[in-house]
Amino acid sequence: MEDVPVEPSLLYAVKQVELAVRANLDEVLRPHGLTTSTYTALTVLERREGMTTADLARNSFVTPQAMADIITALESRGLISRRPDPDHGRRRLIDLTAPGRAALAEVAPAVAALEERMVAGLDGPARRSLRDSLNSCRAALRG
Amino acid sequence: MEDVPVEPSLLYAVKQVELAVRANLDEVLRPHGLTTSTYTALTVLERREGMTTADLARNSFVTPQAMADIITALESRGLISRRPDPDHGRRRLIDLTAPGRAALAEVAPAVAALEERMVAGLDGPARRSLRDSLNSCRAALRG
DNA sequence: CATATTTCAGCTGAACTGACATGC
DNA sequence: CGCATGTCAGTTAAGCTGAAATAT
Repeated sequence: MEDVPVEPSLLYAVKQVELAVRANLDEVLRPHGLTTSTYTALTVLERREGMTTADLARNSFVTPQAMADIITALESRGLISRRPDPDHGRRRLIDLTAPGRAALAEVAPAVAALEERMVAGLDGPARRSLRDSLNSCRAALRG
Repeated sequence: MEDVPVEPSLLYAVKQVELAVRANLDEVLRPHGLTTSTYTALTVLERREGMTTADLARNSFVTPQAMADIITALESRGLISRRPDPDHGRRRLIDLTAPGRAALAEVAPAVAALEERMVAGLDGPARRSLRDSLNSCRAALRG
């Protein structure tokens, strides 16, 4: 079965790449006890500590309840910790723990290898352009 | 809460855009009784009739069983039909029905509007480059 | 009062693995 | 026999809605 011919929809192209990424990423992460969802949450927290569950939910375009499940799972495994917000009695701020950082470091090489495989056909400028365009798309869909 | 700063991972960028697309696309499709999965299957079939469930599964990086559920749902709603493969007693070839085409036509304007919103910040060359790069990424991950 | 965050509960779409029959 | 396809069954990960309590 040959490939399906070029599809005119960019929505479709994005979805197809993400499907391929997920299938491959799940395979990479499973041996380490992580899913794409939990891994993604950890990478966001790695770059920005002190977010709330609600913040993370908005960041990932899911409901607060869905993100709460992910956070609960990560907390029960000790990969993140939560502390009360000193300025807000209800908010609970989330931090990566040392084991959480260790888990990210553990999978980093395999994840980097997967990304390298994905963009193997693109040169430096094309990779930068792809990132810029994806960031533009994401920002445009946030409104 | 400001945006998270630029993330160095292209895997992450792809995933974030897809999350945003899915959240928006689900909203667009729900009133029409379609999900992102069923819609995607229909668009693939629109371009290529006579595929099998197994073909579609490979195309979408899922198991044949998962795709079978989607196809069963579409068949029970009359949006696709299946016929035996004259050259193979076991295969069942899938075609869009007239109602299936009508359903796609019905949602097309809203989907096109969503795509236009997504790439609003990109000019023509950037859009072509984005599509080429995404196709390259997808092909690279198929191995 | 209105809004935001968190949490509990139940539900569902959509994937998975395993097993098996059928056909090339 | 080996391999692909299709299907049935059971399970799971991961989202959703609804509702309620708490805090600004």
